Amino acid sequence: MARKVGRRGGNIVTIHDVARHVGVSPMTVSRVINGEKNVREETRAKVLASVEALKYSPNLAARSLATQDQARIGLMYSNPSVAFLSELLLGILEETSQAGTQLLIESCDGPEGASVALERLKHSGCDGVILSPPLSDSTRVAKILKDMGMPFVGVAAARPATDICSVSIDDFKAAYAMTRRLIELGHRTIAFIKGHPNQYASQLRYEGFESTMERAGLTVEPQLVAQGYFTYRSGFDAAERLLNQKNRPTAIFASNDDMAAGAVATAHRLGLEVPEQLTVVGFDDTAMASSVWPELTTVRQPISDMASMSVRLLLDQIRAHRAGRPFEAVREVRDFALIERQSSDVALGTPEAGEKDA
Amino acid sequence: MARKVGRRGGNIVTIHDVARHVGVSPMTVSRVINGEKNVREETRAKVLASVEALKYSPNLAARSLATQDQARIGLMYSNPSVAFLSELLLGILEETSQAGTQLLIESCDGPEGASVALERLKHSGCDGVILSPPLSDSTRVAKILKDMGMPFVGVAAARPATDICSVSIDDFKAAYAMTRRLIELGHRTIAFIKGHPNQYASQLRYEGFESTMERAGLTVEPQLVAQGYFTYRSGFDAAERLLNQKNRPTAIFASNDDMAAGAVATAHRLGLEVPEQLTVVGFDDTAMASSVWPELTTVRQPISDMASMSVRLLLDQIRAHRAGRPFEAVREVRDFALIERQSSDVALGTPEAGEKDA
DNA sequence: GCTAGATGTGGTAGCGCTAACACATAAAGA
DNA sequence: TCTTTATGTGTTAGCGCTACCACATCTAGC
Repeated sequence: MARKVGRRGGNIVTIHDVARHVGVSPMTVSRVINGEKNVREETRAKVLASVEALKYSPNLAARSLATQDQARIGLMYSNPSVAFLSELLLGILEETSQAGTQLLIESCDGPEGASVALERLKHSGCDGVILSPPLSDSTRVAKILKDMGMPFVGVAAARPATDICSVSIDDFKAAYAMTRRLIELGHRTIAFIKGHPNQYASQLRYEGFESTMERAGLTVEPQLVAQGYFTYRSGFDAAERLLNQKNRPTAIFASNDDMAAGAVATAHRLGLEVPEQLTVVGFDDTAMASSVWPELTTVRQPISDMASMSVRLLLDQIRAHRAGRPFEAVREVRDFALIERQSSDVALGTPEAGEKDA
Repeated sequence: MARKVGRRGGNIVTIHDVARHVGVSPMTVSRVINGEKNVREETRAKVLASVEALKYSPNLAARSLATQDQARIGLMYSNPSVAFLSELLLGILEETSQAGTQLLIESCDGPEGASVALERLKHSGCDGVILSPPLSDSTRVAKILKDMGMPFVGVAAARPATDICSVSIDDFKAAYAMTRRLIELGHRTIAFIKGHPNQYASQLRYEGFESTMERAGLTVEPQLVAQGYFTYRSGFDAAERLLNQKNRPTAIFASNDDMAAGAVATAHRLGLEVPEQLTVVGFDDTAMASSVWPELTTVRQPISDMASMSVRLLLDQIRAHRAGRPFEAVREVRDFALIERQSSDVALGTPEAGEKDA
């Protein structure tokens, strides 16, 4: 009774305080806060005004307890691309902190680590899982989760199965757009560094590149396509092969930023200026892209946006799951963006190429 | 009543279930779970066994509600070093998810952005703040927080004020250790790239370097010390200056990994092999260190460890603050580690240097 | 007029947990 | 012996919120 004072920094305004202030019942305040209809417009306005005046902010713990829809969601990641993970986390947190959802993190490194991690998550009372790439493309992991009856959403999956929830960008279209931009800049001899062959994204990005080239009437010479593994080192090595041949490309399109950065390093080593003598572009827009010099032109995935979206999707799914309602898989596709920085320029010998994009 | 079934995926084991199963009161179970003493060892064991058997896991919302010590803590970051932020987040989350604490994130970019961000945090009912660098070294921000009466902890502050809570490593000692290692490897002409002059860490790292050199009887030539700004580009440029002079160094110690990576790039451009012809080492052990090639030898800060520690410290402080108890500032200093990767080697012309460290 | 519904509002109970007390029993001190 | 103190356990109440039902009103429709 007397201990009501001094909690939350003296900020212990409850729904009852608001109710008393307005002269309605707590229940009505609750309704307004939760945006239910069946409240007179006039009452709603008064309550809202009071909420503002008293700086009331709902107690999430109490709400979770009462609604019983508290959820714990797990994030499973395996590829420790820190930059990606970081942005993912930011997006997830933004959403979970609003929803009062608890977040559990599990990394699973080994090939069979997924089932262990999943077991651990389940044991911690986890209600749903977010899969970051490349897990989001794993049919094996998807199957385990399904068998467990655990709701899940895949983020940034390259080729999400139709029957699972996912949020992603269109890798094909993105590669298409980037390639087209390179052609616009006057490049004709464009080399490509593929990503890790185990990941669908690699394939899609390559297909996007190939298809654009063909559509533009340009041939994709086999010796201008190198296999990479998404690592800096592999980009470094691939670029060496690409640049040490007779018909040297004027541009290199790497399937991710790390490889692009590696390619830039190789170019410098060989005495080529970027972008003056060679254009190098990447994919993902991770921290790497803007920390090296010259900063990389790349394709930006709206990672944090995708992350919040996937949390929302997952929570919906969990609610449906609890209520015994069926939930139809949603495949959200977000927009990517071309980010032009300093590593790209018009092709050598092109007097004046269009600077505007279409 | 009937709706007790089917929640939390059928996993709605409460403290009462455990109590019934053991044959004690719920209160006793609660005591065991919270590790209170005054429980007979025998009872404790039985309860623990039941918890395990029933796979009970406490409902955090209920606990927060009952204890009234639910807390919202804010993380303020300004320098968007994504890799650092990411690891920080991981550490913070590990702790907050266990404590049922809610996390709010605020970035403050502008110079005066801090007060705006703080205002926003306060308005969201935030009970305490974690300051990541360089905010953790800002006396201005510290003052605002103090005036607000808001508990806070600084992470990775280089020179934490004695009257504020902080968790950090000893930048001086770390730079000392790294320099000593370079000397052990036979290097005598060692160049240093300083960090941003606005940050205390820069100064301490330099002092650590300088003092070790002097103690080893080596002189620190002014032309072998270059000013950097913690960016890749600044490391790139600084290295160019350092390497293009008569007494070329055999090793470069950069104050962070980004600058070290920039220095490696410059070396390659000048046709120098790393580490064969030049040793380059960094500081921080961010993702950059292990993604470039060769991978960087660097000093590792246990960021995620520091982060969890700071959350614990902050929560203690918040509790004290609420209870009206005074709280004496704690300055935690964690251990760093020297990580030797491929970018460092024995100095040129050193036939065989000791491989063991002391 | 009088039953059906809408529509707005209040009362009650309880989500799962733990302070705070009460009350045993055991050990230590006078 | 009778306190005093420690130790182990149970009882009660309530954290802040919302589900659920009850009860008013107010419309329609016959």
